[in-house]
Amino acid sequence: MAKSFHEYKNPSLAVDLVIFGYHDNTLSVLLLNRKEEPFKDCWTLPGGFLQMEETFLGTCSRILKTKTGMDDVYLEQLYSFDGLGRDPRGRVIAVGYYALINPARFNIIAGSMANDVKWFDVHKMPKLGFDHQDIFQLALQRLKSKILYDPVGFELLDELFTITELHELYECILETTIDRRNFRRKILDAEYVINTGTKREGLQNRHPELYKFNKKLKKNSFQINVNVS
Amino acid sequence: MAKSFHEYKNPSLAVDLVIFGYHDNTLSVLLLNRKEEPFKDCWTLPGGFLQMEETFLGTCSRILKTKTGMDDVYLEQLYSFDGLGRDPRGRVIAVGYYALINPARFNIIAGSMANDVKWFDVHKMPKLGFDHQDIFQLALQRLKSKILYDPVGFELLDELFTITELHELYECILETTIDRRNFRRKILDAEYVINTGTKREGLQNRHPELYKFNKKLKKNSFQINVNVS
DNA sequence: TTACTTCACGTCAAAATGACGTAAACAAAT
DNA sequence: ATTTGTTTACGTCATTTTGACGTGAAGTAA
Repeated sequence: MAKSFHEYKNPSLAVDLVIFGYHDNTLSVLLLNRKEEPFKDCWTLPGGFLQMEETFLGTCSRILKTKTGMDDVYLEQLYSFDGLGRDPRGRVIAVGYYALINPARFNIIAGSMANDVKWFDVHKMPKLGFDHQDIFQLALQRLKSKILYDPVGFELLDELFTITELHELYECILETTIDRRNFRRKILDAEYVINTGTKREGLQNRHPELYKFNKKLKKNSFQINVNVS
Repeated sequence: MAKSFHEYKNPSLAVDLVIFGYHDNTLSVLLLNRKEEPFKDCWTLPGGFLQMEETFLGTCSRILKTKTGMDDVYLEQLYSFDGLGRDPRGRVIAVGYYALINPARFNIIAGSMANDVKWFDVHKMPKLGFDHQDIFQLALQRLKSKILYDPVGFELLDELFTITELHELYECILETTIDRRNFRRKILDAEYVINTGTKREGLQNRHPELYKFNKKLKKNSFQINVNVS
């Protein structure tokens, strides 16, 4: 190993997670109430320091498992944050990741950390510690642009879903109205989804057909348009 | 400061640059021939370690200035690389940035590092040290998708340029043919460029009009379409 | 003048989009 | 059994955008 290579002082390296969940027509983010300084009793994004022999995704999994009890979720690197004053303890670089999960798959509230971990509507966020407000904002913006051309929305829904449910998800995330009939046409023409032949039973009105995500979909084969007027 | 916060061993943090330049209808990347181990005599992306009080962009500027003599260039964060074996000296995280420059603004070749620094056609790249092949590939892919909806192409051209020059740039980067008349229509309809009223003189044939980038352009107001058949 | 090339602007059929209409399917109330 | 109210599924159609080309004007060199 080269001389004095590791004798330089290095910044610490943290991974911070923006965990999105969708439920009841609401897009939420999972926050953690810190028990230690700095930002004791403040809400923050779940995060942790990178271990020497760990990949980013390894750190993500460890954080998800230990702090929220979740595993096997969609993860994507967001951005790396280098603000000099972002952590009062010293120089800490944060690599931001965002996760998309279906809250129905997990049972966050019932854990031992009942009061420490909580879902927050993205429109009703508390003040966040560190620079986590910036990280959250960027993640939300990324999600909004991403669902327009990439089928990440499915990560937030059940495996089987109706077109209406998918439509509501898009309207919720994009915070706009999208014509229901044109949306259906786009989704179906692009072969974005596959009709399973089954229907969702037990609803008030006409039983809608259940679809699943078309995993053989070729990349960049579709584009949702939104009036940004 | 909290107890033992900086006593953990931290990975080193490097910044690696993919510097794109466009000249003579060729997209090139600036590479550095390493003088030290590891990867001595190998071509690599210019890079350097993040100093404790430095931002990523600060490191980028320092690398650009000391290793290539350039300053004031377009820079954008690409991705962070965490491969466990990416540096034989130990654990090094790399934050990748890419730069878009107009080589005409600088004089790389004539520096003291004449043999150390060289432009390579993106199609004629040598074998690269570290995981720099991956970083380069991702940067190229990012550039290709970015110019379709964001006017970054202008960073590679002179301040004044003709529609034909812009058209050739797009064809070069996207490695495809784009109908010249439809391209012109798209660019003009989107008010992507402003006609300066002047013409480029001294050419063989009809003197084309010179345009400049419309800096008041609203984001996401245009989309170049390419046949990916 | 002629020849040749590039530039600037048009044309037009086909495809995509945006804005709606409406009948069928279902549960609950009458 | 019929009606009512709602959601789902599938259309229609005018307008806009796209893709594929045509062509005259501007310029240089022969």
